[in-house]
Amino acid sequence: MRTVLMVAEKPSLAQSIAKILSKGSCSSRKGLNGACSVHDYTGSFMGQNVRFKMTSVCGHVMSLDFTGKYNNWDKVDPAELFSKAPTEKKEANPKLNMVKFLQVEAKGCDYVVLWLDCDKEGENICFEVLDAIQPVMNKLYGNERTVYRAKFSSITDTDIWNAMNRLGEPNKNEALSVDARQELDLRIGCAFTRFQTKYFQGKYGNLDSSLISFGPCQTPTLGFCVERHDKIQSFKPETYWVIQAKVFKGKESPITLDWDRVRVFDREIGQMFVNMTKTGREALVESVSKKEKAKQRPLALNTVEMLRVASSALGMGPQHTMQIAERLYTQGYISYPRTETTHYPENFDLKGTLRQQANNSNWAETVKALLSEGINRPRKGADAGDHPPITPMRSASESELGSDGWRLYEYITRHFIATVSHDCKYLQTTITFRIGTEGFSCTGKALISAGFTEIMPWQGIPLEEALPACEKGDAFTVDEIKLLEKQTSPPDYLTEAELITLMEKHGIGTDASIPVHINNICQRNYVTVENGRKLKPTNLGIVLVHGYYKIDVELVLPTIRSAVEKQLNLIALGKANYHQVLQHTLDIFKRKFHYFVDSIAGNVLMPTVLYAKPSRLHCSHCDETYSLPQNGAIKLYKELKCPLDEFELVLWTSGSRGKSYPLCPYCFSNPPFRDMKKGMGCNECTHPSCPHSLNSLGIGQCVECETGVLVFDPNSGPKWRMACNKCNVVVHFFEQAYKVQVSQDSCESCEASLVMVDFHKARSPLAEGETQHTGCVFCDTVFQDLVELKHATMRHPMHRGGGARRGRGRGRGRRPGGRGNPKKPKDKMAALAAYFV
DNA sequence: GCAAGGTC
Repeated sequence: MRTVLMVAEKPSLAQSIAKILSKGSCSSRKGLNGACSVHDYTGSFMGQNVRFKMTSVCGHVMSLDFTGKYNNWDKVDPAELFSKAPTEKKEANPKLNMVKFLQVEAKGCDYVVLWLDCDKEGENICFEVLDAIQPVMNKLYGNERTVYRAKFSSITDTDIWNAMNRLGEPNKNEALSVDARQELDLRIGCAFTRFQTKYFQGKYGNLDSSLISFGPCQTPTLGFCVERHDKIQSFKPETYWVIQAKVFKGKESPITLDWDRVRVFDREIGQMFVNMTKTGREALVESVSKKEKAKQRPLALNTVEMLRVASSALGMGPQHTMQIAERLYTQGYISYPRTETTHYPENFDLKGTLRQQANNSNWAETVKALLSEGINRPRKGADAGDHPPITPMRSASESELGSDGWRLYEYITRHFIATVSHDCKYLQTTITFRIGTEGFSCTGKALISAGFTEIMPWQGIPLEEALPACEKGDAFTVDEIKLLEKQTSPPDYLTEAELITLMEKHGIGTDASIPVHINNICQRNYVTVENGRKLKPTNLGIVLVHGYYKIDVELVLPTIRSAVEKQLNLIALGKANYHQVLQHTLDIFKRKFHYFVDSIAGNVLMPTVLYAKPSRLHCSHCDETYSLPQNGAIKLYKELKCPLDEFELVLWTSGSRGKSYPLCPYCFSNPPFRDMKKGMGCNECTHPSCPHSLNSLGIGQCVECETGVLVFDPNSGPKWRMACNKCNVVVHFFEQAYKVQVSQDSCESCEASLVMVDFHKARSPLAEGETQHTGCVFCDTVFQDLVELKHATMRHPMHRGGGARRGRGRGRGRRPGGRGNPKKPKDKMAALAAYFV
């Protein structure tokens, strides 16, 4: 009797398929590696009676790596990894002894049927299996075919039998496209990773990570997190105005209406609409509409959706979730947890699965009601042809599963029950009003039937106060019309759930590898997981991505993967040659690599990597260390640069309410002008035109110390202040002002720079509704009450001796050149001369 | 020590 070897991708599938094909009559034994089983039975194959041996591998048999010496980081230039370095296939998991196991089982077999997953990876594993077993299989005489491929789209009796009756052959082109993907990922990933790691290690002592990895999936994953960080950093809040209208009828309590125009970005326009609204004495009901609406029951659960909910609702990370799911699966509580499918197979036993939960006290009532009243047909989802959706396989209790195990099981079960429940139905009532010339509306929702939200209460329609009964033409009393000032707010850091959605959308990773990539960027210290599982990039992560932005943005864009996959698909379809595509893509990345290497040395990204304490910077370009002011926080200053040396400015801050000033790390150690000393920031810099310099932001002599100048802090709003650049004096002024600027002009009395202030119209403390004023913070009577000079000892010439200001009207002014470091040098030519020294 | 993809 001839023997047919059959191989599936994983042990669980070998068992399911053997059970179907043997009609439950197979005998099973463990293989020599302990992980795989072999299921034996007899049956008919190509018209003959044969012995079947159904077994499996565990994913890929082989994995690609460089040959021996090319794994030595110290002896190989990473550039060689693009072409020169040879690769070889090694056993993916030596412990499993997969090749040996397959050969033992294949010895003496006449035919092989490949039951690997029906995707490109599965096609590739087909050839890995064939490479292992063909040398030991029986050789048949003549041209009889010995290799067959089963193509199935779900693990159901019909589908498996159909596949068995229509055997095809493995697709070499699809397998080759995976070979190409493996080689590209290996060569590109390792070359960049080795180069980056060695480069940073050589320049920095204590980086947060000893491995600075790069990969076509992990790097765009990090890119998403940094992109959001940049959006938050560059966000400028915008003020807008909305009309808040409250109306009531009879003795009922007032309801708040939504304005049809939603919001406007100009206060005057807003006020105009308020006035137009106020021309109406009453709110007239223009229409009342009632609509029955439904919130759809969920689709059957797949892996990515499970990971999203586990992260956002259960606070469990994807890696952890998959470990728990794996355990629940091997213990028989849930079905196979890695699937893209959201559609139940036609013969799926929905009722049987539901019945198992009928005595579970957590949801017994809902389940019993569904069983007696009849379940609802699940929504039509997508069948990816891999595994059925994730469902519970038997009832369980919290005590047997452990905390996280139970929480995940509970969610999976509730989700399953929800998919066979009815939609949630509610009545939506919308009333539209007209007050004066403006339109308003309000909407209320009333529950008709909870449907699936009974078992998923967190999805329920929020309870709202019922709207008053009314009809077209009714008049409501206007309780209040108000113009509210609001501000647009910045987005928050990316949540893990949002990141998963982005990765899925851009095809970064697969259901099985998404958790790995997210875990990678955490473990490499590129991001940290904050409260609410939000991903906040670290300084290292930000610097890396900004570096890619500056050198070659394609290295971090999500399109880097899809562009390559487009090429690979051509191989799979037989439209492009494997070697040509591989060579072409490697050439492109080799060029990118050399450009990256050439650019990185001169790139400003380097001096922004900070050492831990004591704070200092290290520049890789000139291999120099730069000191920084201590006892405060240092961060990048909006990526602004010093006009003298192109160094990126950093901002020193002493605390949340304290002093802050920008500084150039180079000038701090190498004073640019004769009248400057080491250790000075931009607030002491005499550059004639730089917008951050003492010249541009200095206002007047310090009110306490002899030599200091009060310098405006443009980052201090809305609690605006100026701080002395020598001593600790901080002067608060113009609180809540919208804009404060230092003018080019000086006070005629004291020579202090004039200050221009803009207030919001609603908040302006100026007389007669004025919103703008320019004047001297020391002498101007309009500003008198808006500047908190009172706590400081009055050393300013205008204040010395108390009555000076009121006594003489015009001050004595500053003694020319009298006090150490003068404020703004009057003679711009002198300043320019200093610039060129 | 490196990638991404399978799976245990």
